Amino acid sequence: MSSENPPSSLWGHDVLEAHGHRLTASRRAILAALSNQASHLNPTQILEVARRQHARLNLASLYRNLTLFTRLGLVRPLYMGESQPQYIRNDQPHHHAICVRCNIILDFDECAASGLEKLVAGRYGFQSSSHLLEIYGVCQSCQAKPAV
Amino acid sequence: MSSENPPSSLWGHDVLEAHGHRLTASRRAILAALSNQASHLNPTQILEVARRQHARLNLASLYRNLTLFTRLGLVRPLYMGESQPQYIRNDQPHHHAICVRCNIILDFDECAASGLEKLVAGRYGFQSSSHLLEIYGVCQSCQAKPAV
DNA sequence: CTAACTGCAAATAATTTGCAGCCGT
DNA sequence: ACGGCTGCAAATTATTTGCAGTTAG
Repeated sequence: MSSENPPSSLWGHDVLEAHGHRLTASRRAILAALSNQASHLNPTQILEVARRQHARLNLASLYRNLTLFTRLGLVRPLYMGESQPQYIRNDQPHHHAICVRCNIILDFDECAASGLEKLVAGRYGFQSSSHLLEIYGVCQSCQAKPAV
Repeated sequence: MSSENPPSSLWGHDVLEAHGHRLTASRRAILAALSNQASHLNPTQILEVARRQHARLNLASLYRNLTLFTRLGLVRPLYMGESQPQYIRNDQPHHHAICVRCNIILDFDECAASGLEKLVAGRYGFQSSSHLLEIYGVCQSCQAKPAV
């Protein structure tokens, strides 16, 4: 038939709808800015990116929505030693190796924590939804530089 | 012999000395406040605790020293969704399960990441010094409460 | 002695809040 | 329509900086 609805596959829209939240231009723009799996952006950077799509976006609304999205489990703040947290998608576990000198972040996919999720479930009755693993150290190129 | 020096075993003092930093009353008090393995304190709370030992301690000095201690690898900031980061000792890997509803933190010792540390070393030449594993979910008592 | 540190006060940065109007549903 | 959301401006909270006096080594 001709009335087929194209699946609105934009990330997060379904979750907002399912919880009765409105799909506003601000929210679309923020979600779009965060939708890239690889992006690690702080609020100021998110504002900048999202404004390319919705120029009137305001920092106050951004903060309100980051809080909402975090509560809904769409995103998660990461503290990487900078002044502001960086927000990332909360789709799947994240595994980083972070260089303590230059702050470069290496992502990798291997996961070692699913066993531990079962362990805390069994021992503490803790119902885990995702996890974050950060390995701290010095990256290859910083090892070559003289120490600070 | 009578001239034996008692080992000044206070946590962090040796590291400061080794790097040529002075052992001031402020630094002693801050280190003491953070020395407990289990403590998760934000700057405001650290100030409060450290002032019990050194009443004149100032927030500005606290921030300056938290930055120093982080650079020296003594402590590490943790972002747990509260407004300020919490500082913890950076002695050994940390493994938490964090309840996204009540923010309670369960610590546990089992470590699953040492294999991954070897992996990033081999693949990226990354020299890791420690790691952080956070499991997010809902703790047992919050599961019993009605959802927000 | 003498730089490294400190406390204080003032500046800047980050986040939150109050409110009147706008816009998704 | 009407109530959730918004942008703006102002308030609050967090962090940094300048500077003159203090103190560890």
